Amino acid sequence: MKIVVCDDHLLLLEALGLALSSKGHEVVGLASTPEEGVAAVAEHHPDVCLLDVNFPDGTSISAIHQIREASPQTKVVMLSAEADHGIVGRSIAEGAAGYVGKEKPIVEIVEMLDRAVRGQLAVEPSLLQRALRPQKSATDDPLWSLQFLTDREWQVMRCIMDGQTTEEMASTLGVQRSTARTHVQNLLTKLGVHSRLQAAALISAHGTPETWPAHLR
Amino acid sequence: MKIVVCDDHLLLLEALGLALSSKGHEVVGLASTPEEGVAAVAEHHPDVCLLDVNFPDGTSISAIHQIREASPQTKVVMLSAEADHGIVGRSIAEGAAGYVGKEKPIVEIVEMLDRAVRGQLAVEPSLLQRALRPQKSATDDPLWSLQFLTDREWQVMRCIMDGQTTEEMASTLGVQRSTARTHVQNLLTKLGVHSRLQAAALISAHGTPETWPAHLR
DNA sequence: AATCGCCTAGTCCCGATGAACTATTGCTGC
DNA sequence: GCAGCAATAGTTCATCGGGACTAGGCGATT
Repeated sequence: MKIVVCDDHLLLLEALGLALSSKGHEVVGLASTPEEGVAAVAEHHPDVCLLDVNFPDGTSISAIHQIREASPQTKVVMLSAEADHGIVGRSIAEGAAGYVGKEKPIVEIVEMLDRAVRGQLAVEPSLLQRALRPQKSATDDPLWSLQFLTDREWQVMRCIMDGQTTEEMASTLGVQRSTARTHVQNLLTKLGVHSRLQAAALISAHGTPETWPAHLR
Repeated sequence: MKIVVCDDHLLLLEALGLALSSKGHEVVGLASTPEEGVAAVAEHHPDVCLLDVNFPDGTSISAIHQIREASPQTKVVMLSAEADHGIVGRSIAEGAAGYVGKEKPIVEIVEMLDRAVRGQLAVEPSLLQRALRPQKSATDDPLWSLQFLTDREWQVMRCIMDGQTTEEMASTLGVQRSTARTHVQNLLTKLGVHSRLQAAALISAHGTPETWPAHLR
């Protein structure tokens, strides 16, 4: 697995490089700025890029886009300190394939990278659960989920998990096919999956009763 | 909902007719033999036909085929006494859309008929669970499930519930796409559903840990 | 030995689905 | 009023998925 790591903490950067190498992976680039990171990805086209979310002024987010443009097959996995976990939802929405905390052991990080390259959403269940749960209370950090799924999208999710087709869904929701299609599309994008089935699998694997908005349960 | 009922117990037949009528459904035919039942279906093209499984010499099974041929949109729901529950799997495999026991209250039977016309598999969870569980022990009645799903099909089911596409499935199973397609096809037919998603919904709704063959859990 | 069931593999057809867009409406908060 | 967002609706295109088939090889049961 070819990997580029991009983080401004040089100590962590080098340590991660060594650790990943020792696990049998090929670390083809170590970058300390988003620019270097994007350049390294463009040059080496790695399988996955570990990218710090902590770069200032949203440069991490724009780096996601640049990386995906420069090397579409490269999966971007966000790397974050605990204090920054708030943007897990945002990261995925912007095109990241995964999100891991710096406090996690190397083995778990490698596992998440594996998931990412297999095309699966690579988010620790604990974070995913929280990200999936809509934040209704004003005291909750809205960045946590950005209302990860809207009410309508949760309803669409229900239809999907009932095995309904687009048409059935449209009639149960009382909208046009095209609208139902759009909702499904947005849903898939937000969950970072590529089929309704994967979306259903994701929710049934990580979902708890509390995952669902109370008024839709 | 237009209904034809076919059962050789005249008392039950008429009682069912009255009961269904009182529930607001249109009973367009009451038949006491498979022949009459098929004829009634051919004439009225009902939404659903309640058919006794207890007719001799497999005439119930052949009646399923005749009904589906004469009126493809008509759903066949098998009606059985407790002693005959053994062929629930067979019934579905032969094209029935559902299976209800005569001991059930009218409301449940109506609910199952509703499920059937909505295109869902109409089998009581308790029976379904037993039908889904492969019978490994020789003391179990083999007719119960007819090895409802084969080992390979359970593996395919796993892949489906993991959200894999046909191609991914083929590679994890080490076979050609076409083979994986065939397994999926057989699986859908056996479960009486029309999409992978519905199959996944079915198993996750009715499946228990014991539903899965021990060596594949 | 013959049959049956399972696994394997393939074909054709068509509708459903997912990707990638644009665009309008209406609500909400600034 | 204006910006942002959700919901609505639409288009085009390529691919996937499901239905309906056929068929060979292989092991087990009869």
